[in-house]
Amino acid sequence: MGQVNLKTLAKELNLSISTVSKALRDSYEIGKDTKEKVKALAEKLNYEPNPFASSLRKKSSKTIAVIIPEISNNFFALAIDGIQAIAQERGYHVLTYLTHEALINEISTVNHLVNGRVDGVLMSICSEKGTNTHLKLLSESEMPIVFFDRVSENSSAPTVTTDDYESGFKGTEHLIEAGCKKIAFLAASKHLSIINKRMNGYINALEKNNIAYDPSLVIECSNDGEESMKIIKQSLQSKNRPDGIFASVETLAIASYHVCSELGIGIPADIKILSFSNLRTASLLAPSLTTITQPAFEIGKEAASILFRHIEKKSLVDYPDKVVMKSSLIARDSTK
Amino acid sequence: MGQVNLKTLAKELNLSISTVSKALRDSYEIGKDTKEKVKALAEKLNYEPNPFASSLRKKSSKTIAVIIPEISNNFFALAIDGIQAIAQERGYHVLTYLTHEALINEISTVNHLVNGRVDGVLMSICSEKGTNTHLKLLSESEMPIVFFDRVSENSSAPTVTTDDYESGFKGTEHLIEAGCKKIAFLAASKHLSIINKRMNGYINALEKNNIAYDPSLVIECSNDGEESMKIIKQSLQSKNRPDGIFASVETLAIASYHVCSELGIGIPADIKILSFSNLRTASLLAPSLTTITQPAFEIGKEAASILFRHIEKKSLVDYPDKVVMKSSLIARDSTK
DNA sequence: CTAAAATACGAAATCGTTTTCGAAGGGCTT
DNA sequence: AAGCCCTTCGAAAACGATTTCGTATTTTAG
Repeated sequence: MGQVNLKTLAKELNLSISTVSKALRDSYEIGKDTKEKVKALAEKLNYEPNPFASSLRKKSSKTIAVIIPEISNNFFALAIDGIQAIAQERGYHVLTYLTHEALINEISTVNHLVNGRVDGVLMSICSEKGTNTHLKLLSESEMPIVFFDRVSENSSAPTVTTDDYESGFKGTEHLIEAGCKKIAFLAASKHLSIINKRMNGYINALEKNNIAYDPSLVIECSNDGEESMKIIKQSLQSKNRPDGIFASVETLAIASYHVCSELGIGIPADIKILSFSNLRTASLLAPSLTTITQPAFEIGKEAASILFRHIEKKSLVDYPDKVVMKSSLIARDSTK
Repeated sequence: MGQVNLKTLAKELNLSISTVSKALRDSYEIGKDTKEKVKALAEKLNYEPNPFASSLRKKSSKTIAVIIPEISNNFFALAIDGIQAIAQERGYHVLTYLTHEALINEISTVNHLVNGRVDGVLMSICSEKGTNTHLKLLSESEMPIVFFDRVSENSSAPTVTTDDYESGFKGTEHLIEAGCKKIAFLAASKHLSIINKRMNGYINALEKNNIAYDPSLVIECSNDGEESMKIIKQSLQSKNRPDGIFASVETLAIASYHVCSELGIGIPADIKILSFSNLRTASLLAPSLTTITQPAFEIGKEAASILFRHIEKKSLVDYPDKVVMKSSLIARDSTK
């Protein structure tokens, strides 16, 4: 509409468009007095450069994309918070896309981003298995990309993860120390490397403690909460009922709590539960939940920082491209 | 880089740029054969139109902004989920901005958006009191804007809220019925209309039930969790200790739980607690928390739908601009 | 005092797409 | 055969900011 642009300013000041543009960007070509006049008027008229014209010309959008499976999950919410903190600091805008764990959404989102809409991508891949051609395409298009938490296996892109293997190991030993003999591992998806790493930690911890690894205790659940509850219920009603549960993601711990409550199974008396989780209410649950908590906010910040280094083509020599952060095990009543 | 654009396609096909452009947009001016050839090549080369060139030319960005106080809060996370659902359906992109309850962030964000970067804005205002000039500026710039949940009082823009007064009333009566005589109202901020509406419901419910309204029981808390806990602690240690708590937002309920646990105050034996909340774990808390739950996902969807109607200038006659949705009170053990 | 250089500004191309307008050619009518 | 319309396409002007390059004026050097 009556948007104020360079032409407006130029006309008002009897200057050329180029002079105004340069004055605003503090070019050495422009005299001090002129600069001041231009800036004063720009301020007064609340001039904001048209972002599309700038982006088109400069071939950079000052915008990044965040692609995540879901947002109603405290881990991702905190990660976004961290990403935003860094982005805002640098004057970048953040586009958010949700895949809802569906590959088709991930693919279409990625394909829409290769046209330069964003300067870089932060991503946590979805759990659905399938082709990775869209990710390769993105990498080949020279688009800076950083994976966090749920990383793509066969990609050379930078990653920010947590010590999933170690956490899986430690968590399992914690359950063993609490007296568990038959520990079920609730897997969110067998296609995610982080889940597999956690599971490998689980398996190795069992072996180290001379407990036979029983594959039937590794239970692959669903994205759907109802569905997962059914699966967990089945396991808890079987004669091979576990006396410990290691939930690889938060939702499965919540589902387990519900199932136990429904079946009248006591936590931690009859079964002990431990979970990867960023729940703020973990300590308030009945019973309070032992968690392995990832530094979600810091993961977001770190991933964003790495991305910006790539975007701004800083010398990347000194910086590692594969950052591994530490999760912390917080023992509570559910494994007492 | 080696980005494929209209020129590339045109050269390859020995056609003009305009023909290619029109062919891709299925213009009647272009012959069937030509269209097919163009589309085939575009598909093959994975052509995606440059969004900035399009936006610049068409003066529309197919992008909306969501401005919220925080994201690590299940209400807002769910609302964004709903917003994304509608936006994705329509091929819109979503920029997210967090104000962290600080007016200065809200102002700078809004000011950066008047330049056409987005076609519309969805907003939940921050709790800090101050001038509203930035909101007026936005409205006057003819930018479509819809407020949800935390609405701006003196704005004629469309809003999507919940029945806050009624919920405040009902929640208070629920506590009274549970036997409470001295109900504290924990206010997140006295500058937000939704909080005031909830509080008015609280006050009127007290009056209707012949309980004197005691202003000292209306406790204004902080954005900072630690700070809020201190304030709540003070109240619970006073001789005027309440026997019921109505938390106007989720975080204050959590803080209350922590304080009660610390002070050894039994819920619901010594004090009953009820809270506005979208916590998924409300039923798993010790004790399970009675909540007034807002339809966050639907609020997001509704707000986005209204925004798109405004953006696309559909006839708005039939549609209400002030939508009020219903929250539901879910009684659990904390008020038993 | 002249030549060179520094200073301050403007004209115009450019980014890639959309859209208006004009034009060429074929088929139709009368 | 002349006039008209219809189909199909291309040239060119936008959109607004950036940037290269040229130019006019002033300053400095020699």
